[in-house]
Amino acid sequence: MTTRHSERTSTASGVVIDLSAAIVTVTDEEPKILLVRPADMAPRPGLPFGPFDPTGHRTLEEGLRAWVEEQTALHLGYVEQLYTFGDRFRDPKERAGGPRPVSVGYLALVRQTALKDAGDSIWGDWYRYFPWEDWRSGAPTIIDSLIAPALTEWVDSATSKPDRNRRRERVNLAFSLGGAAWDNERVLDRYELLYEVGLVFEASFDAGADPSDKLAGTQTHTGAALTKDHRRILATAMGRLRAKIKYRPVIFELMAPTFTLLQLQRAVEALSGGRLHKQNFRRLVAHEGLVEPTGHISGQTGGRPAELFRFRREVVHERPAPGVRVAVQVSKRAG
Amino acid sequence: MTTRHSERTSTASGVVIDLSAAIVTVTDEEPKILLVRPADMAPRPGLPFGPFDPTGHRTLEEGLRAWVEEQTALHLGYVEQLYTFGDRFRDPKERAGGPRPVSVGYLALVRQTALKDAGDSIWGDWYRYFPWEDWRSGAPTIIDSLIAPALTEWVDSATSKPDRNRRRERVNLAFSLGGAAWDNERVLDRYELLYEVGLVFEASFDAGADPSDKLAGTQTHTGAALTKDHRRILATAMGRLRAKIKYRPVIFELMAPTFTLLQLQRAVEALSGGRLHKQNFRRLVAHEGLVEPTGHISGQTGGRPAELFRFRREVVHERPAPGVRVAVQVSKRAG
DNA sequence: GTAATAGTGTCTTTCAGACAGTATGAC
DNA sequence: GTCATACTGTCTGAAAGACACTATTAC
Repeated sequence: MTTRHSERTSTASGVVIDLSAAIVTVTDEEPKILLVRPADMAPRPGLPFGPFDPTGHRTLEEGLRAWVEEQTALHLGYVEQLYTFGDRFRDPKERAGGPRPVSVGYLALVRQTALKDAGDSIWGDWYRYFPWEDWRSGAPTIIDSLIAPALTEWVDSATSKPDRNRRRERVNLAFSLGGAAWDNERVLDRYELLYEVGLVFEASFDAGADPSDKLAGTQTHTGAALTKDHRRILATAMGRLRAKIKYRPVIFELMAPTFTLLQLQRAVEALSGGRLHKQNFRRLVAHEGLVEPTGHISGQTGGRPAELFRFRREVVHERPAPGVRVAVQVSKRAG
Repeated sequence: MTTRHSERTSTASGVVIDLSAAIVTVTDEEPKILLVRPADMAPRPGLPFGPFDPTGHRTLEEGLRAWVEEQTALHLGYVEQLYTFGDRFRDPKERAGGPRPVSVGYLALVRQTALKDAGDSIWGDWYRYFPWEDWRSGAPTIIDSLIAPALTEWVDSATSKPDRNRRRERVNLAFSLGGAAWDNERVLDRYELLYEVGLVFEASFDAGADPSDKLAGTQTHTGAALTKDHRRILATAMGRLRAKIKYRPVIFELMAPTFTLLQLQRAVEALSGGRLHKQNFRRLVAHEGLVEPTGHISGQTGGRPAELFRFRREVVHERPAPGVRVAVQVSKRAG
């Protein structure tokens, strides 16, 4: 290895950059992710992505906004760069001699919108792809029935004792099987663990085991698969978003201009994957100054009408890290 | 604009990817950043960076580790991807017809090490490049003497009232001039604001005003400049690291295997840019279970000998977000 | 002794978590 | 009336911030 700076133009020849977007919204108390059926008729849907055009795009983010708005007629509000994915063979086409595909992943938030049906875009429920992440109705059954036994077996099947300990530590950290509290931000850790253990479809597909897609959805796999490494990108987005709502008021990017406190709580719960304590939630958003009353009353709620609130923009000047810092309950149901 | 997925190989032709590293250590209570003098004899130092080799490197991070270890003989412990930088003209060579340079930036932490002198690498004090970020001895004088007046003038010079309000809001958020508390994580916000206002050398250089570098270090510019956009990458690294030490035990990546509590405190202070309350710091690291006593006593301390501690690895299983969550004092000196 | 750092104890305030109870609508 | 949701008040314990004090070294 004698590579030096001066040689880099030659080594970079087989690389292409694209920009992929995890576009998230919340409708009817469910978090949704925008998915497209790729042009080449791949069997599984994927995140929208497009080329980075170095001549037309002044910045990476500008490039992302441009082709997303063009393809989906969606105007992106909040956009944040997530991570750059460049693992070998992240796109199976690379095996057939294609260039190394590097993708800069973005997280974007949009308000509930009627999606133009022109393209092949659909809003997918993100827990369809991560059923083990939704604890709103208690512990997901798939963990007890499928994931935990498989992980235990994986730990026990390690050949050496230090190896077994490392595996156990990883399992305990990711899935809290050792009695620790569930950490709703470790979405990527959990996905990567399931990938390594072979519990997600993409793992066997990437290994070349079953290119005909037959195994997708069988009981040996958990959650629905996306094309290429897009489920990994989505996992990154989920983890980042779950972390971010705790210290930045990004949740309001997903809300209508006015909303009831319960609507706000349900949106946070949908993203966080757990229940919040209602009274404390109300106190928190009021006390932190995140919202202010509009004086208007909501329509039908199923009970007593609720007051409508709006986001208080001034909060970003008053508090160093304004967000919804309420503890997420993942074991029992809360009112 | 009719770009579609299928055309991306053609649009990506003029792009090269490199990997840049903000390699941080703390020695003698000062945070340091590894800098190299580029091979093409550019007048300003920069972060080490190297090409991404799509044929040789299985992952981006593996590529980074490989050439860093090769070039600097440093073994990187903690490595974290930061951000991908792709703004047009981020490398001035692009103006002369060069390809669009996209750089994936990494943050790496290494223990205090005797750096092999083989290359042209040096450890630079990172506050030399960000003098307004060091509040350990009280408010930096450069803010009162230079930055605050210039920012005020910039706010007042806006042509429309809404524009003036937007500028004031940005200044208040970044530099807390409106009475808010200083947020030590907003390193990038502050650098980008200074860049836009023209208070850092790179701004005038990038605009083509003074390619002969003569203005570097004059009183109209704040802090020392780095080559290309490397100061922006460093700002991203500083902000991320300051945030991270609060909820992950990354500080121990920079410490010797055993250390006194004051050494640990000084390291945190060096990175955070402020003072910590000594007694509370001790209580925190003990109470959170971050450290455990070794039973051994340190040597020369200048006073009573101190007990040596070590990092308690088990803490990552016990607490959801173990880190040094002590409030950083930026106004007055603390014991 | 002084100077400097190490380490303990405790008071106060803030705030998160939990629970009890009242208010107002639909039916 | 019941049921469902909206909203208020209060208790408790954890933890952060601040302060006072003692301990052990070098000089």
